[in-house]
Amino acid sequence: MPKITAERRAARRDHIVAAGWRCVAREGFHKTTMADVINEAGMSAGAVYGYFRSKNEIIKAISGLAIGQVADLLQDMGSATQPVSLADALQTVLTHIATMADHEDGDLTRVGVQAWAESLRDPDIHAIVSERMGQLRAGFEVVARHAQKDGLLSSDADPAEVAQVMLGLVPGFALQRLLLGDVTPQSYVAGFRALTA
Amino acid sequence: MPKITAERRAARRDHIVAAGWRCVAREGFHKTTMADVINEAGMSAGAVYGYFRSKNEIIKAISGLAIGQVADLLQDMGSATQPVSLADALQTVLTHIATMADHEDGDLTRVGVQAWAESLRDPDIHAIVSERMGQLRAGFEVVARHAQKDGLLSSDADPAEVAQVMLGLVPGFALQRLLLGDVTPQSYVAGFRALTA
Amino acid sequence: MPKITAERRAARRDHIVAAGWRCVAREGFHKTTMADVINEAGMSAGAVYGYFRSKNEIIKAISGLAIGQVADLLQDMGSATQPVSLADALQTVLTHIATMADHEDGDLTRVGVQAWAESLRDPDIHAIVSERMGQLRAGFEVVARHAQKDGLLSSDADPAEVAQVMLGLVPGFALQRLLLGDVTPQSYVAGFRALTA
Amino acid sequence: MPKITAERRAARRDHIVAAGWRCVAREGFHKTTMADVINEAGMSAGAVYGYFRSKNEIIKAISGLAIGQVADLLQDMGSATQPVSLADALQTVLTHIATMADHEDGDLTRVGVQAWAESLRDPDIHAIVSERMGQLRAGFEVVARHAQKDGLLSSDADPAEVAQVMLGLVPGFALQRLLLGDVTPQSYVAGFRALTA
DNA sequence: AATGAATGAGACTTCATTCAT
DNA sequence: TATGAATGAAGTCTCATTCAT
Repeated sequence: MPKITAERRAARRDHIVAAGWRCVAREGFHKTTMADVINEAGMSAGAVYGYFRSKNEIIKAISGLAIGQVADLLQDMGSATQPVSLADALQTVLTHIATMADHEDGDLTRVGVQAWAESLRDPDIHAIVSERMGQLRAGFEVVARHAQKDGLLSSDADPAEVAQVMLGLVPGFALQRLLLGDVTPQSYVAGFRALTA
Repeated sequence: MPKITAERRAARRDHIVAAGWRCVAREGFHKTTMADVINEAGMSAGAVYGYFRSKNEIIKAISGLAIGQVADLLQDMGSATQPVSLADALQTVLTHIATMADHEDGDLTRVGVQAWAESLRDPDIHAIVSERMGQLRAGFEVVARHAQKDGLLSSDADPAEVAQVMLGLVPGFALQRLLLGDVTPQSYVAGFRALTA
Repeated sequence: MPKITAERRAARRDHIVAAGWRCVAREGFHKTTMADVINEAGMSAGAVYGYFRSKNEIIKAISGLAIGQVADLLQDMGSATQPVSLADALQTVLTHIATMADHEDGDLTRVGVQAWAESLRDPDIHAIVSERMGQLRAGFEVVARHAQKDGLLSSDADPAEVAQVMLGLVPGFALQRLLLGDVTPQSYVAGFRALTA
Repeated sequence: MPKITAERRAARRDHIVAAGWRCVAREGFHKTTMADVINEAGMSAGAVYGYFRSKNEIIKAISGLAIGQVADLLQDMGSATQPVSLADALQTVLTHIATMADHEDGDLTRVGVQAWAESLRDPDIHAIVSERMGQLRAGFEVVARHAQKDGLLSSDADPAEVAQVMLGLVPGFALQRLLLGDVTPQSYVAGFRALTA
């Protein structure tokens, strides 16, 4: 039998991950059974296991997807020609999170919370999640440095520490949105601007 | 054995919850089996089930404990006679979290993350967690109002929005501490002060 | 501590049996737990176990009670001075069964059915139930003999075989009452008279 | 393994039911464990649960089988061209019961008694058992009507009441056979004929 | 490659019985 | 004798994974 093309294989994997993520958004990693994923993907057990060695592999793929979405947002924000304030960067990130939350296949931020929890148990997921978080924080640090250069941030500030706080604002936004339900990018950024005015 | 006193009964429940929480800090809610908890508590299965109707009841108790610790920290901060800055309030909360993390029975913040994840699935835990988060946010709002009165915060600021941001900083601190490991109350508060200077 | 009097002991046992039988009428032998019985009796576990060595002992006592009620009904019917027809004997038995069914502590006929089922498993209960059934059948046989003497039954009839049939009518009455609900002593005896007319 | 055919699936279910019924004939519904059934069926736990959702589903299937055997016996007896007496109908039923009792896989009448007991607790089983009993009684009623037409039964008789009695004879036969052991279709029908002579 | 029935370890929970007080 | 908390074996059911077809 002819080997499947690499693209087709990748597409199949994505299909499975998407199915899994819909399940996880609903039920969490642990209440989601392989049968659920298999069902949601419309495939057979054997087929799914042809693309992923185990449930944990799927969890890892889903986790990477959920956390990775935000990571490269600020990648090239540092190289912008015009000044970018930290508030603007925050707004960009929160808006993107709001988009993820409204995804037609289910709220990706719910999956993100699952990934946090799972990362405390599974070293592989820990590696994925912490790498992504590190990337995002690095992005904020670059923005902070530029802002400092542009006079938008005190020259005394340690950009690394500022980046900790900026990154720190993100999970709190996602959580409040999910659990309290009354937070929007607008209200949150407004609060931030008021604080940093 | 005649009837057990209410205190003894409560102590026994606490004992079980503590045992469970040690397990959960290590393995998460779902990888923790009742056998683990029973073992850790040094009791028999039947005995444990005499105090909790199900594993889920224990999970709920653990969740309440983990999240509840921080909730009433800011309760009476509003009634302080001398001005309290938002940075001070934040420092108080973060310091407390650092204490929770160093608990001899295991890092309670790890359990908190589990509770977030679980609250997305279980309405009871959702109720517990969101109530506690709401309390903490209310505390920040009171502090913000006072700070505004004391001239420490712009009079244009909406205290509710500011409280969203203040509360929002907390999960991000706990997560970075757990996943990246390089964040301390000092560095975080320094970053916050630099931003709001 | 002074030993309890034999009467008091018997009364306590009866109390427990009555409690158990209420449970069994509701839930059957196996879904009835010792906790149920203990609760219903308003006693402590230890106390109940002071009167019965095991759950099975209680089941046996309840079974004997349920089946025994009917057994001695026909005892002295044979020695009656005036002729007794088989239909009359049947009516007597069925009426008594209807009384048992209306017992304020629960339908004893339900317990009887449980006892039949249990007697197929437990030799002790088998002994109790079959002895009682034998007694009742013996009663019918005596009545049959007398009826034969009185010309109410063909002289060709074998009283033992007739007694089999007469006894055979009884469980069918109880079952139809319980499961179909539309049988009364009156309708049943009417059918019997119509058949034997 | 590709998809199993519907027949094969049904055969597998029957296999499990037969295994279960052998266990139940020995031990009753409640002392029969799933492990017993699984063992007796020579399958794995998961396999059995692929065919039945729960132990109770198996109990229901077994109950239906045990009671159903007799139900349709009298179905077409009414449409017979030559007169059928009630005694003949009874004999047919009892003979069939004797056959069930001698089944190589265990005495089905024992299972029937279990089903009676269980029907008092479980509405589903109640529905199954009462429906089957109703069918059998309806069969007797048809026979009674024909017998009346043929002059074999008094024209005053109410066929419905007569059917109650005829059906009522059946459980009593099965029980006496099981518990006293000295009843045969011959002796029982002889007694019946003597009574109705 | 795909199928999906089968596997079986292991999870949660119950409950008859005991025994220290 | 009475109490009732504790015991722990045993029961039901799930589910990640495999493998014959």
